Amino acid sequence: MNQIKKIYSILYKTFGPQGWWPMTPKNQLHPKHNGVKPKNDRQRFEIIIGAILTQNTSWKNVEKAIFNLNKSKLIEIDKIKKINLKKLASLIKPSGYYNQKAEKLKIAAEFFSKNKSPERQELLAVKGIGPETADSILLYAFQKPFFVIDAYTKRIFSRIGICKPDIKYEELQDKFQENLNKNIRVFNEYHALIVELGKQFCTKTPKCSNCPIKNYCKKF
DNA sequence: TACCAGGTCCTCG
DNA sequence: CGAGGACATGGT
Repeated sequence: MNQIKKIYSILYKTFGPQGWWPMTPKNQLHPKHNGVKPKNDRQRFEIIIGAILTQNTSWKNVEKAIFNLNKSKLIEIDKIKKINLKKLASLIKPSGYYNQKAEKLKIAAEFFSKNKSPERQELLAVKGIGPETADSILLYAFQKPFFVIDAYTKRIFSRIGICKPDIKYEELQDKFQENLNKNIRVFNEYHALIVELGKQFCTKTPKCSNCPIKNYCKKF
């Protein structure tokens, strides 16, 4: 087993299934990590909204914003297209960067009302959707095999010794995609597990003593 | 109090 | 291209 697969198996045994992408169950207002797959435009759009709102922001803050949107029954492409920009900004305030993000949600709503199954390249051309957001949308909303790279992924795998800290997004993504089977469930779970390891152990100043993958880290 | 969090865009050299 | 700054709230 290659190192990337081995680390996946350890993380999975350590943390278990993460239930991504968190979504709001029917007739509720708060998103939950229940591992439900999106099955309609409404649910895909909630994931798209979450992927934009969580840019450089903790998920806890995004949950508050999504709660506000749910309360106002706004998680629909047409509603986001029509709502007043300032009103939208005030509702998503807890997620931070709310002026920029309100604009991004508007642009995304316009885009997804015309593109029901977008290519990666098309997503990247949308203002407000960079590589991580594009891949999150492709993987979690559309169930396509794109591995999501984020700040934790670079931090963890450069510390381990698998890449340099300044490796390019697509280069690290290729490394994962080459070393894993093209399995949506694994791509889904692995990224979520990386986030969990990053939060609990591989923090800015790492807590190495009890790290579940310390034996695979170059530091040891 | 300062720093950090599931990034991206814009500007400038 | 790549570096540097702006964007902003809530938790520790």
